[in-house]
Amino acid sequence: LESPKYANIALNFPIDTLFTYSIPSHLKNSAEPGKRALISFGKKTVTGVIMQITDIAPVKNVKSIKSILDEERIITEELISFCRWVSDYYIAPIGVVIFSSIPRNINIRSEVYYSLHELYKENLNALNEKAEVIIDLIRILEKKSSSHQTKSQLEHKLNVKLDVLIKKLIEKNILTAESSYSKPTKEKYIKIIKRNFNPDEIESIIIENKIRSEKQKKLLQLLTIDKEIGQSILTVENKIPVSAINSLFIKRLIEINEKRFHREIPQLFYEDDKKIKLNEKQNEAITKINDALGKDLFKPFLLYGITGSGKTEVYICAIENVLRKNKTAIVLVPEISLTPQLIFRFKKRFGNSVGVIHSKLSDGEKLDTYDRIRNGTYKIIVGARSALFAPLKNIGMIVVDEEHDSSYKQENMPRYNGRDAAIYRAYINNAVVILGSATPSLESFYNSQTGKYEFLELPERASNITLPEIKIIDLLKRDKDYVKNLELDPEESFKRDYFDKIDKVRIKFLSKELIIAIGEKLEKKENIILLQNRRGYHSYLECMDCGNVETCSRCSISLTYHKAFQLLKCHFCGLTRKLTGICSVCGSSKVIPKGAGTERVEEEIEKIFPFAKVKRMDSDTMTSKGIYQEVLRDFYEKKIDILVGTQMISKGLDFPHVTLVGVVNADIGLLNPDFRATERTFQILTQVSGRSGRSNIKGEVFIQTNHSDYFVFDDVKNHDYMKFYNSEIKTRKALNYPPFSRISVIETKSLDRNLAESKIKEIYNFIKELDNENKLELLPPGPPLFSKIRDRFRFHLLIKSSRQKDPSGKYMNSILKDVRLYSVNNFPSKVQVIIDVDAVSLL
DNA sequence: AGCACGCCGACT
DNA sequence: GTCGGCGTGCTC
Repeated sequence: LESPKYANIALNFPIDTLFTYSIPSHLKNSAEPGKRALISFGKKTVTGVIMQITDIAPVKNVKSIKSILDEERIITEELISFCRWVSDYYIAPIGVVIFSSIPRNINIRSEVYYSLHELYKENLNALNEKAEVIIDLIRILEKKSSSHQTKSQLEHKLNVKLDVLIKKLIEKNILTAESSYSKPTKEKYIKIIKRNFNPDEIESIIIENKIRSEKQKKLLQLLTIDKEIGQSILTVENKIPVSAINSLFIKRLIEINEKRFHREIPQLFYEDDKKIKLNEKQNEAITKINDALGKDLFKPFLLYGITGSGKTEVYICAIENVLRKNKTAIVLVPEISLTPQLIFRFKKRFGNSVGVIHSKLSDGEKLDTYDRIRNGTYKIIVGARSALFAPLKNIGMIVVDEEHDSSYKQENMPRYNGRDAAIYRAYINNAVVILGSATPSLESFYNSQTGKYEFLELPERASNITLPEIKIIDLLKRDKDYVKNLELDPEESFKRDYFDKIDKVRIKFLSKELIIAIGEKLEKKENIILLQNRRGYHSYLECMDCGNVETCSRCSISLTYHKAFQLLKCHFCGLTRKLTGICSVCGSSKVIPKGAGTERVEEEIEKIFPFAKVKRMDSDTMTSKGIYQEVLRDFYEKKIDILVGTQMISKGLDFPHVTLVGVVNADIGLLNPDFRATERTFQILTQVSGRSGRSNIKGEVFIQTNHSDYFVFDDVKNHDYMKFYNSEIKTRKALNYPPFSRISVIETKSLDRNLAESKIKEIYNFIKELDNENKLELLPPGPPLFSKIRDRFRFHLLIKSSRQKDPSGKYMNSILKDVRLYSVNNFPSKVQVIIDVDAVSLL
């Protein structure tokens, strides 16, 4: 007699436990770990993922699985163990990790849909205002789409809770409720119309079958040319109705076949053919990587290659070898929509075996991409952070490009770091990892010095292009000294012209040196990138009478003025306010806008150089999938002269015609209370400088700052990573910061300020007591820089665990788990506790 | 995360 | 006396 089998199932809720369901006998053979199961959970029906099959049930009343949703395992054994590690290390519920690894909308869940009752008009008497608002909304929505609405859709639109009200309206026969399943994204099939007659005999066929319809004749005609045509091409492009197709099908003159259609985003960006010849250092790096690949053992590399040194070529050559060994590869990039050039080069080299994953894919595109990974079509996946969970089999290599980039850290649950987790996934696959960067993180560079990673270096730019010349401009000094001493060549009349304009607009944030340099490059028809790492027009509004800076009512940051919308906008919560010009505290009208954002820089540049084509690139203008690639292509083709943007223009772009990069304000972020502030400044300045001078014309860079005495500017100017590293690593060591320790942050968050504060103190004391060996270093809890976001008050606590006392980090991990358990069991739900392991953002 | 249950104040 | 607020606890 066989004992009944049970399945432990992970659900997409922030709960640590798995739930056990019995496996009905007809599903015995199909229920396996890694497959999705449809189950009823509480009142709802939801999709879960089977984690393991067991013989024992932990509770008496066990429900049974309704159905198994996958024929093949959707999550491999290897991915399950990877998810387990992520869940364990980053202290995130396993279900959340598992579900973040599969496309969201392929899952089924039951939903209640509401619609107006047939006789609702008769029951409308004596309604309160709130009810009328809902009924109006539903009426409008039903007219528009005729689809039924879920409660959460309605609540979202009206921004109120509706539980009770909806119940009442149902009792009164005004609304009807209907329960059904959400419809998951499905595979897409297209109909292929295939010729089923001899094309040479078309004339006689038309007569024999008595075909008089012009549309049918046209269709037959088209099929004499092509044997097969997609139905949508016929109906849309050739205006042949489906009825005509059906009539010919009945007459057996055509066949209709269904074919799986894979949705894919089109590649807009393209570039000229480059003759690529590897230099000696590149070959050396590739040889070392190939040696490691040959051993089929886990091996991490740090590829330190200056900007323009040809890191991508090294990745490509290494991956060619991976494919030769019949293995697969993942290539992580910081933000995928920002690297069309890298994708282009991979697609050109590897064709259809390259798949792309990122958050902006539609549900359909995502589903099709995952299917093609599972069926082995895609052997290389290029993508942002989440691509690390791609269900590739037999992974031979993981590349983390621009490994220093902070966007590898996910800032919501599960708060994993893609770069670090990549190391682990490679480890369990006996694969090679390449961390590549021109400005490696202190952590990674340190690891390459201690031998934890093998160090590879590309010290020169490909094809002997020299690094740009970098000038640091101190804005505080500039006005006084510069103009007086400048001698003007009467023939360089354009300079005079600019001076006039400069004096007229009295721009405070653009130095004359930079403006002149821009003018010179424009004359030569060369391209310019201007970095201003702040959106909007003015950064803040300050009252000259009382000193008040207009801030968001829900967050503790200043509001940014956006001229295009004529609004003050909060960059945290998106709240907007109309610009009144009157101080909200004292009523004074002496409100002075200060600080320039990208919008302002763009406008001033257009004023000074009205003939130049200027484009702004920031999250305000880059709203759609295609527009980013479009702008980059236009810039590449020199249809744009000057590109003004936030740090999204500093990453991985390769434009041969850019010979000038200007950093409008290098101090943004430099003074943040974060031990990585200097490191980030060095990285962003070096990265953006690297966009200049990528062809045989030498590039120039102007960096404007008010703090030219900071050592980081010297190191940027001299392209001296090593000097920067050596001075920064000393500070880290002295203060016991990473890489000498791990840092985790615990944050409490609540509408109730006192509650958040008292709970962070409680956690502090709780840890103090647990850590009786005094292995951890706790910084006193307090409010972070952004002490309020969306009306929620925040408090945080930094925990340092030194590598000496706790080499594996297990000690801190276990204490953090205790904190989580303690807070889940003892804290009211009004206060949220966030545990951020290896925190990147300390603000 | 939802959802139900249950305990308190403000209304007929 | 009830209606409706949200705080707490459970879901295999």
